[in-house]
Amino acid sequence: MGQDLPVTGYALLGLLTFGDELTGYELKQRADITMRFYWVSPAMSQIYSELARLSDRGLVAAVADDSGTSRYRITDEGREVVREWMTETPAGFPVLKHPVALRLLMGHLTDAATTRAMLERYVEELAAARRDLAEVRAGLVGRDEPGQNFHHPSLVADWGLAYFDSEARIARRTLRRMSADGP
Amino acid sequence: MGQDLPVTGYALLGLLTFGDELTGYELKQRADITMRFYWVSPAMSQIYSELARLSDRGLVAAVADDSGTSRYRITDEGREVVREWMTETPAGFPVLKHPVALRLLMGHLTDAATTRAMLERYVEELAAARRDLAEVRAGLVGRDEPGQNFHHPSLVADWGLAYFDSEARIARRTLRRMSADGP
DNA sequence: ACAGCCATGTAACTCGTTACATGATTAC
DNA sequence: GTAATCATGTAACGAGTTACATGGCTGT
Repeated sequence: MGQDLPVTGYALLGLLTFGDELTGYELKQRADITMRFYWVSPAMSQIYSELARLSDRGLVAAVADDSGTSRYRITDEGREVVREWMTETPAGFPVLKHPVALRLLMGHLTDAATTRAMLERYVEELAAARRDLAEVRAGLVGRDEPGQNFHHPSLVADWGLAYFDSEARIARRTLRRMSADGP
Repeated sequence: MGQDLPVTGYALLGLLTFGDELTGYELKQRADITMRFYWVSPAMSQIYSELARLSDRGLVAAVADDSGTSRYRITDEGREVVREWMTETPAGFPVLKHPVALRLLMGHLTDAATTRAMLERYVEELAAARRDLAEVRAGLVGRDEPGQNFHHPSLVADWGLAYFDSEARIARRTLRRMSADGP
């Protein structure tokens, strides 16, 4: 039953549990607007190869629509496999690849202006990411109440917004601590 | 000059700029106590193969100590390559792989108790990670002032502590929002 | 007609992991 | 003496990326 899949495989299955039958292309778009904030946005090629694996194992079924395009739908077994994964295996601790923190660690190798510029740029990028996510969140309004289809996605989106706010606060605080020192 | 390296390569070079000559083994230990919080802890085998590449390119030099063990020291060229990387290339936005958020997204596939247990466990793991990092941070006290060797590492450690605190706050808030609903 | 999006895939490659193997030194 | 730690590597493999290739359909 519960053969292991790469987490990205479960993630794709998860995206297919919100009611729609999606093409590989559409799946990529969904991943780009939501999953990328707290997981990754897989490359197109990976989506297709992962879909092939899921299909091999009977976890998704491809149905050709009128125009001949393959639309993927999660099967009962697929639903069961995701459920089992969620209940039987621990989630694991987040992995963060934070190039800003990594470079800050080596701040002694450059001048303070370079580090400050990096942090300021990060604050701007955070603001842009926050705007994108806020837009996604706004699109869920009206379908985000407990019991509704997008309740959990809205919890996740709010998590992401709070995370971005926190990062911006921390980056600004670090900037203040740096300018307390010399140039 | 500035051939590209995997970021982990630059990270290892960075760890070698704090004054010591380190063995591969020691490098792994340093990575485990600090880098793992905001980058990754590379496997031993990767550290050795990465050191081989850095050595090939003349960015580190191996010197055999009295017992015959290889200790690695960053070269002037290595120092220059890191500096160039930091000043000439953008840091890039952090990549987060957050299995807790990913599973929360699919909360509709399990019962609320499972999701709550996951969040509670995450809060505990955050507390443990925070304790570990606080210990590291405490070890820097006295060498963490501006201009001192571990000023930047201490800024990064404080960043990490604030991040863990923020995550714990967000997870607890999510738990409250969930228990506002039914069981 | 041409640009841009929709749609799907293959091939080559890199990063990074786990498993395996080996042996020296240190602590109890 | 024997367990743990120090130390270094090889081999097999998997996930995921970029580059490349193809072709239909849609709007202007």
